Amino acid sequence: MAKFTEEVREFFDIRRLVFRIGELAAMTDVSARQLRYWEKKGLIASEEREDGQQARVYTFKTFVRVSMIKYYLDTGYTLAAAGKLAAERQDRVQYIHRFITRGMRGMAQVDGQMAINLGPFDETKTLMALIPEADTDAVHYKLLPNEEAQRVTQNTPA
DNA sequence: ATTCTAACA
DNA sequence: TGTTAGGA
Repeated sequence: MAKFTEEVREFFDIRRLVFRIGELAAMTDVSARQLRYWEKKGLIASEEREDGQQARVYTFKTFVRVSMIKYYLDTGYTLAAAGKLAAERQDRVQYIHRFITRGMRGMAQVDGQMAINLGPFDETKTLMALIPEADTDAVHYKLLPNEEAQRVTQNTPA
């Protein structure tokens, strides 16, 4: 089961989700010409292909970046301003994402309820956040002995 | 079939 | 920025 879980996580690893220039262009309504130009301007990045072929590869993160630049462009900003705004916004999002993932030690099952292992509370106890059945209900917290917390926690983020 | 760079009726 | 040539 652990192996299967690992395989699933690997399969859905966002880093495996990459696009070529034609795909990204269609997805974002930004021309391939623009994408190459934006890259030359340093607004976006692309990877080299491993197989040595001369073709760009874009990550999901770059897809998001392109989408944001496109949005600011359509809103009326110049390309340079749109690029700057997109970069700043993505930096903030990344910071928040890191802040959150740092606190997540994995998913767990507590009292038959889905829960998030939030890590050590003190020397002997671990803080668990119990996810409510309905999203109108409040999140509840519970302290578990470290051993029990470890036992009910099913996986840990990469 | 798709992408590359460089250049412009 | 679009489009095209000519090659990979």
